[in-house]
Amino acid sequence: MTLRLLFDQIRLDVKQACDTLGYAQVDFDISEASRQEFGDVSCNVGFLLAKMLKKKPFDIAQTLAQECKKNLGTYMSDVSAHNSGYLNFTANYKLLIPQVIKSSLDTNYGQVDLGKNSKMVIEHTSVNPNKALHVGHVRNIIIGDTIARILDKASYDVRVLNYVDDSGLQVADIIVGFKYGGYSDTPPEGQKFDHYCGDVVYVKITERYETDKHLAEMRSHVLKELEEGTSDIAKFGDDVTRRVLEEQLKTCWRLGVTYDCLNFESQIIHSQLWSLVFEKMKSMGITNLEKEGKNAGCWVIRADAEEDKVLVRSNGTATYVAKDIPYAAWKLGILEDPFYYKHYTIQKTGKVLWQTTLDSRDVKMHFTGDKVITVIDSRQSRLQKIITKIMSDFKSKPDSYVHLGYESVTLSPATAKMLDLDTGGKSIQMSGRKGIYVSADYVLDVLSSRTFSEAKKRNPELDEMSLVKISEQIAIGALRYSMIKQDLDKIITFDLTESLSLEGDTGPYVQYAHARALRILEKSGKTLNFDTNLALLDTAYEKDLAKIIGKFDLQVEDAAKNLSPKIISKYCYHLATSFNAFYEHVKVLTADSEDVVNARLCLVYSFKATLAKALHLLGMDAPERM
RNA sequence: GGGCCUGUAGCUCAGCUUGGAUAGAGUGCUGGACUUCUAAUCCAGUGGUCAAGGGAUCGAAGCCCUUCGGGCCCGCCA
Repeated sequence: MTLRLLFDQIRLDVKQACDTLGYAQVDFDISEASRQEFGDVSCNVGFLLAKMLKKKPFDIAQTLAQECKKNLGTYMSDVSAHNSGYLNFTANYKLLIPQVIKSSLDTNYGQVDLGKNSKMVIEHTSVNPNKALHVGHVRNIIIGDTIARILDKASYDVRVLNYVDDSGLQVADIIVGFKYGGYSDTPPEGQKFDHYCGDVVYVKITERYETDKHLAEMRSHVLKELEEGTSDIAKFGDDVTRRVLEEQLKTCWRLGVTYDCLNFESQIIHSQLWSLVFEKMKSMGITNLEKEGKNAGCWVIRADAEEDKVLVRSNGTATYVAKDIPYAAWKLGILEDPFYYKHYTIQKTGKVLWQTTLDSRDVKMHFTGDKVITVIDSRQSRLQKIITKIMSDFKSKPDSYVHLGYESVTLSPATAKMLDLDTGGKSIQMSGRKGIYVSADYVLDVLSSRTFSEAKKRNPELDEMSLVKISEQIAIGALRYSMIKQDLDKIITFDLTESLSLEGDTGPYVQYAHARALRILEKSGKTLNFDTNLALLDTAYEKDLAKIIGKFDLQVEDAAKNLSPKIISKYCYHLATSFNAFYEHVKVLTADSEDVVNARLCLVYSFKATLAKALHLLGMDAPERM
């Protein structure tokens, strides 16, 4: 029994009352009451019928209240009409709380059957393998990973992909640096290879193009070699790419993020997928050869209110959008899969990470989906819109390809200043090419050392290893939470100093509530008895906490339907807030009787278990101590 | 010029999809609570012309229109 069932019961009761009274069927809403004095659940049916019946909402609500009262469902104790016109229900907590607590003991608590085990592909991360991840990339990674976790909980069969653009211009840049720019391909002692490539080689070589024509020429030469994929340069490029990728993945794994398969662009190029897709598009009339005008000789795609987009240049080569189309089609399983697969590695969680190959000695696998979500920031919206349109033409189902966009992460003026940039009081877009960014590893390290000293202060008896573990859990929780709590279409202005504040609506606040709950359970040293006396939980704090615990599955469903990870972070925060209020006002271990102690311990356990599950959806650990 | 996003408390943001009760958090500031299950906490106070104007509605922060401010995108680059 969760609140969902309470809502369903009320919905049914109201409908029956309407039928009995001969009212028209209206699509009324059952929602949680906006404040405590209104009871627990509110219904707006009175407003909706008011016009039809030419009566005041209050009068209708009152008639309905009387009718509902005759046969009130088990989990309700009262129903009444409010002056405003709402029909308000009060829950029967003596029955509701024990049911909620028992439901929450289920290992799968919160699971909803939205996906019905259908295949869902999520692509995220997809950072060019020529640099280290920065906080902007982290937003992408955390959104993608959290969505994957939520959809898994909503009973989708989820596969996560990371696209590796190993033959693009950005990789060419660092190869030029190593081969013709005089940079060693071994980083200085103590520096990660991805940081070295991004901080030094990429930025410096970009600067040098301006004055060194020769280097600029070598760039297009290298790019061509990479695309052809047979020369020594291509081989060297492949080595470098994979070394950077490995370092990037270490950062992702540190964040608790795992993948199912790595897709290499070079292999998509060599797989002939493009020509198959191109033929299909021609035959379906999706693309046309332009005879005249500025795009003469190009294959273009027409967009509704926007300018035509060139897919294939007059020299026969494909543009950037065009390169994404075969991959999108592959993800949806529209074309026959040309790839073979082999192990890349086994990740910390035990999950195998696969990679595509073109070697027929490797195995066949399936990483395609009935539905595909691509996480890319909204600067790519225009291009993603084109791809979405083409995929819906291919699939003849409008929603099979979804671009999940989000606004970018910018740097605050103060943080920009730490990079020696004076932005005149404005925040600034990050840029790998210009060296304007704060790396993910750096943020995690700074956070970790900050949380380490804090944890040490609070737990002086703990050994170094435990403290390191705790501080890492909190650092990651803080970063992940900060990336998810805000709506996707709002810009995050990253400020390093602010990111170190761990109070209020933050990851550590939520994690702290878990640690507190666990300590109560530990200290009690008791075996919990869930079969008796749970109705003794009758303070407002206990009711509120139980009610929120009972909402978990509703929140999961909401988050999954709307692809909105923020809903789960809000839920965690509410759980934690309610628990902290309970913690401050209701004593557990020193309660009046053994029975009350037991009942409260059961509630604490229920809270702890539910919060841990919710935190897991956010990829956050639930620390035992803080 | 066109397209997408955005504007709510000093600051950072919920609420807008699906209109309804006194618009909520955090942070800041002021004050209070640790010999007590860990104060990364709690409690109280402070703080709002929901950008502006208009429209439809019994009723608008929310829906429609207009205007203004901010961001991003509009290459035969990737």
